[in-house]
Amino acid sequence: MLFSNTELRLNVVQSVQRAVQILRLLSAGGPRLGLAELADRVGIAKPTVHALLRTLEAEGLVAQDRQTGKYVLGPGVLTLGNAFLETHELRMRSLTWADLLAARANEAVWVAVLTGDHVLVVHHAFRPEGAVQILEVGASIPWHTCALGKAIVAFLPEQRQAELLAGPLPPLTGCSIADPDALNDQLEQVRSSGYAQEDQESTLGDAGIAAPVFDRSGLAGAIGVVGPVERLLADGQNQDLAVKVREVARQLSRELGAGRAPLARALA
Amino acid sequence: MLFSNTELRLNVVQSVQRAVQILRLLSAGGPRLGLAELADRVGIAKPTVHALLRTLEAEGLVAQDRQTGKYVLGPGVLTLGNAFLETHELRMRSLTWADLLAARANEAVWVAVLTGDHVLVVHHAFRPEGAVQILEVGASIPWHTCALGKAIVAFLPEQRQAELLAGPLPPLTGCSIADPDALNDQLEQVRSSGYAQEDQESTLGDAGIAAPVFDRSGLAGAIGVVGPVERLLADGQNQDLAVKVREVARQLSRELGAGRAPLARALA
DNA sequence: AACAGCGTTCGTTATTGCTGAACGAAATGA
DNA sequence: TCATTTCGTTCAGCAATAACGAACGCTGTT
Repeated sequence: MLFSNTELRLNVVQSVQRAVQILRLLSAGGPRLGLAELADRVGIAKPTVHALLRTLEAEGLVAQDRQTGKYVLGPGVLTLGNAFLETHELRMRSLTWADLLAARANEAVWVAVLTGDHVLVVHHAFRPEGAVQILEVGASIPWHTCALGKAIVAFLPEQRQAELLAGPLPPLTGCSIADPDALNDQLEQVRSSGYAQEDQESTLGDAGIAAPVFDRSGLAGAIGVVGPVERLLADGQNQDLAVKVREVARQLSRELGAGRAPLARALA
Repeated sequence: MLFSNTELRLNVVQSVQRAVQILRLLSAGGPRLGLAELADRVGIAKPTVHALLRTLEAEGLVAQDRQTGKYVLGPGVLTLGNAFLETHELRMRSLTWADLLAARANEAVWVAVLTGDHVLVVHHAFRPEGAVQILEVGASIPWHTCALGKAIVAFLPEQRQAELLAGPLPPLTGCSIADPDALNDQLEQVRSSGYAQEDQESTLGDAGIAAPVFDRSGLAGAIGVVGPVERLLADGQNQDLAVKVREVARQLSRELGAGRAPLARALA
């Protein structure tokens, strides 16, 4: 076969692309995947997949169950993920600010970046007087169902925004907003107020308030509080939290080397 | 050039191997790395590295600073790392047992697996009445400086043990044990007592007590408590904790499908 | 203003990775 | 119990693919 897919071909390395594709399939996981099923799903020959898996296994990114022969992600990917966190500038600089905000607001604080059409949580500061809380670092949430996502997308280039608004907007709860126009209105409001809000759009009972963070090259991510609706969106409390979030986001941005008034510049 | 390196060649995919090598370099991180330096360090031509980086970037595993052109790990690796945790059977099954042990012992609990000569923490249950604690999931510790590592290595095949004892044993603190013979004695003691102990060998002030965990195919990892020396290694408390740790490890092993007396079988 | 360093692009070469066919082992069905 | 299918794995040949040297435009420095 010459050109199975007629997309224009970028100068990328095919085998690496395929290797990553395999890692993605394994990360979807479900039940453990066998070689034959993997080969079938990626649509390439069995021996090819085998060679790729052997390579990934030798590097520790994939592990094989010696009993069943099935393949799973290996410990190496966790090491890489951790290294990502430790080299992530936004995350490292946000640590102290997140703690500060968590103390001031007495709520859990999340820091996130945009990857594709999802928001990735890169830091989670626990609520000071909270009970058992599970760590959400690494969690991935559709941008349109959380305050962090809206805070970021609102300051993206217009073209990017249009793409994201045109993309699929699957609802997660009954409160999720799936209408592009309604979302666009919210983004407009985020730009004028400087913060975004979420009301149980990703998890019933939980709300969020977030503001964008900038660095020297522009938009970097977002920071915000997450917690029960009753606490976050009560009248008065609402505005008070928004001010605190926006304030910390601005200071964090300055530490990251953002110019003055990056917010206005991003809109230019 | 024909054979730059005379090692025997396995049937692995070269470009994938190189791509992972690049990811590893980026994870070492330090200051952000440029293309030229990367090419120099891996010893391959600049355009080759460039193509690999472009591919990894398109997949989100690498990101490029648009200002400086330097390369960093991308968010994709965090997503993979998280997927690893969520598909890791030992981890998933250990969640409830770890909580139970944390409650019984009133100490933080770690679950770990062996990767190369390091121990990788795959789960961390906080100490119930603890104050601010940082999450150690993803942390990597030399096997010979922690109870978890000794608990695992003690039940490895003899050949593997010999290799690890022969390898470099860098001391992390003044209490670290760098002598192979002394370590071998400790391993022998672990095998007879069923648990391993650490006294400030990785961090001054911290101690650990751990026991091995088995699944249907043999050794799977280890579980144990970590905390201040004064609390863990006080006379009496010491023995009491060891019993609790061993007990939970045994029950977790059974849930993972280990046969009866896997401990004895591992020694056969 | 000249330089040195960077990240990037291009086109050629043969090295490298891909594939179909075949193998033994294990799981499945009769 | 044996026949049958399905699995993971190995092999060797072909050609597509990835690697490279040379050259480009750019930025920051000397």
